[in-house]
Amino acid sequence: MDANFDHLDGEWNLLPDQHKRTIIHIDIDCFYAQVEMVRNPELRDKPVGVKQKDLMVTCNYKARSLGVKKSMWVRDALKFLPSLILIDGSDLSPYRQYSADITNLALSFTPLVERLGLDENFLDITNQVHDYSAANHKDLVGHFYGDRERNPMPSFDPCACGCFKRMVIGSHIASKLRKKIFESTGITCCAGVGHNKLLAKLVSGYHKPNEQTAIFPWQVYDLLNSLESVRMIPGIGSATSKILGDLGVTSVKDLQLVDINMLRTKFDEETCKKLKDMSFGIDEAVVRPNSRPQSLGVEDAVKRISTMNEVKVKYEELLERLLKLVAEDGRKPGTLKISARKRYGHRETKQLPLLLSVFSKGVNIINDSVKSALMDIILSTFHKIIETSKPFELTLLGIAFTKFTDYSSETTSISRFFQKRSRVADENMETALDKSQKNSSANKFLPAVKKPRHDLSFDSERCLENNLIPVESACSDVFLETDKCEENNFIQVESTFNNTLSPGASNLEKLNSVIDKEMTYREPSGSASALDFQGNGKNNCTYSRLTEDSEIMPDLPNDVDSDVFNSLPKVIQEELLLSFKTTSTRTLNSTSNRNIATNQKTILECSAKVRSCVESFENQIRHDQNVKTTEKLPKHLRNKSHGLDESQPSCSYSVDSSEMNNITDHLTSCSSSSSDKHTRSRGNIILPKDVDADVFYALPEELQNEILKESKTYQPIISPQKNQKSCNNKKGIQSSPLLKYLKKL
DNA sequence: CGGGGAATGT
DNA sequence: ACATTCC
Ligand SMILES: Nc1ccn([C@H]2C[C@H](O)[C@@H](COP(=O)(O)OP(=O)(O)OP(=O)(O)O)O2)c(=O)n1
Ligand SMILES: [Mn+2]
Repeated sequence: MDANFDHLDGEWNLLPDQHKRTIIHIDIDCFYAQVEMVRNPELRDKPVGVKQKDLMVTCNYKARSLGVKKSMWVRDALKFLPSLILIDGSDLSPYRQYSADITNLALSFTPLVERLGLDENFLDITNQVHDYSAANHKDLVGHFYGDRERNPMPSFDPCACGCFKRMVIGSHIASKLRKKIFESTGITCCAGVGHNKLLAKLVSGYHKPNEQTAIFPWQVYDLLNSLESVRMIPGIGSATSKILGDLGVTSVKDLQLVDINMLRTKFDEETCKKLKDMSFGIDEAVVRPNSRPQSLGVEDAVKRISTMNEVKVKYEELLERLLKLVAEDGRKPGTLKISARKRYGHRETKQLPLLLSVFSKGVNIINDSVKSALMDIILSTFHKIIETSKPFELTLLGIAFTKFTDYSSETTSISRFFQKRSRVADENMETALDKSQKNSSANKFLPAVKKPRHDLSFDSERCLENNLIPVESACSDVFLETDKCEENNFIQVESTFNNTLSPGASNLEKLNSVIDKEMTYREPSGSASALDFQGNGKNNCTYSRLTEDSEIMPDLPNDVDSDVFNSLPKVIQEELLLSFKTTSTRTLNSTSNRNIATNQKTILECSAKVRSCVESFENQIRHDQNVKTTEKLPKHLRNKSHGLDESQPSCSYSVDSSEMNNITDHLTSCSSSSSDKHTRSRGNIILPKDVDADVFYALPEELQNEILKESKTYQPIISPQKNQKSCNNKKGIQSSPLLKYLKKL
């Protein structure tokens, strides 16, 4: 293995990540402003800005064409353009809705979707492109980096590893995605296609708005060299760029050339490596599918609040908004965090555990007593962070729910406590409601502290994630039209997914289990019953009651004593049932056609662009060698050397010359767009947007509650980031948060 | 006249 | 609980 590695070492340095992946980055055009235009078409041809308090956070392209800039003060913007129409965007709810819709559309292409803020998504479509291994290179859709300078499209693949065609296919998929987003939501966006996240993101804004750009690997050197500030590299923020500036590093070129030992005086080893890599366009960070939000919060900056009555009114308003958000989300929050900012001071927060019984009826049925209980908690907590006996002056109030019950977690805290029932409630079980209402008898099972999950090695976990994703839900409307699906293999994969929108999810099984007990559920045809059920509201499923209403006796895990279980209050039983993990076996539908019919094609010509690529690689070699002198063995090299054992050589100087399949346009009229939300609230039940209201209200109440518990704003994929770090902070050197964005695994 | 919000690391 | 970073 070592010998094998040594043999490939040079080649590896030449092609650090082989540009084997295909990544799409999408970025919505002037997001908030465009949402407002979609909601009110009268604004379409007028200059529109969206403000939050006195700041205009963004404006549409009409306004920009007239000279208005993002992030202007409202006063300045209006002075500059009196006809500017300003809309208040302080409540992000509509933007969250469109954001979730768009992420869900991306998820219909691949489960590997990573959100960044509300208006950006990364998609790793490597698998999809791979299953589509033929392309006609003349068919690139949209722009490619360099076409501004009228660089010609190459007449053949200068790299010959196949990346050329992957980018072309990626441009088709990006186009398909953008079209789907537009037809479904009316929203336009830009897209970038590259072989890593950095490049995809860098080029996505190259042609704006409503355009897309791909970058070929041999243009990377030009692209990075064209960046005049290191701040243009995502992940290098103001703090990092200030430090770099002190070292005399301003441009990306500076960063390429700076002695890495200079960087080492300011950054830890990992960060140095990543910085250097980024400067050459190397970025091995994987697309991390998002879990559902780990926190939901609302806040409001105010001119001045100085009386308790004002505080109460403001928190009530915030709570009202937050409860709607949580209702749409469907999960029960485990903690409440309240925050306040004193004038001339910084933000202070206090976080406290929340008794689940606050939401005993679920998060979708909120009555006044629930609200007042929460208000009591909020205000009593507020008193602890603000000296209310003295005069006070506040400029911001906020509340947030966090630590949602995570049904997909291997063992939730409450279930763990139940299993170790020798070790029941103790002093740290005191909860918010206990303190607030002096009602300590009710619930002793709610954990005050949630222990971290067991340590999977991060590598293997990452590996697991990527094994879970193949094809399946991916690109259905793009690729299922091809005849590829007839040659699919079927692979059994043990899945820990717990995702209602994902076929085979255990929550779905649980739901189906309930249905099986009480209802007859008949799926009309085909496979994706989960998707149909809550997806488009177009399912023809039929439901019919059974004649008897026999009680449901759920299957309990083996380590749970059923007598003890039955002795528990019903509320607790329900909590426990939700917490028991069910592992399902999924059938993944994978086209494993990895045989690339290749015609050998030697590269004889070498354009100027290719030469610049070589120059770039030479610099990379230098910097890699520098790094290696003081490093044992970089993690990514170890991983790659392992990967090499079972995959093709990194660069095989061969090209697939078969013709590209046609990608036809069959856009199934798409799921509920964001427009029909206001019709889905009856009484005090707020229906999640992905649940068909008519079907929902035809169901028995218990089943309704099940659905409410399971529904989601957008599909959850993977558990949140874990703490895999680290004890080797030798010196007093910065381990910048940059690492979060540069992290490979 | 410095929004509103989420993730991550210490 | 706070500090940074991103949008
Ligand atoms: N500091 C920031 C940056 C952005 N946003 C919000 C407003 C934007 O509408 C949205 C997306 O940010 P972008 O940077 O992508 O800006 P736009 O989408 O508005 O414009 P563009 O067309 O340039 O992408 O996020 C924000 O609230 N605060
Ligand atoms: Mn945008």
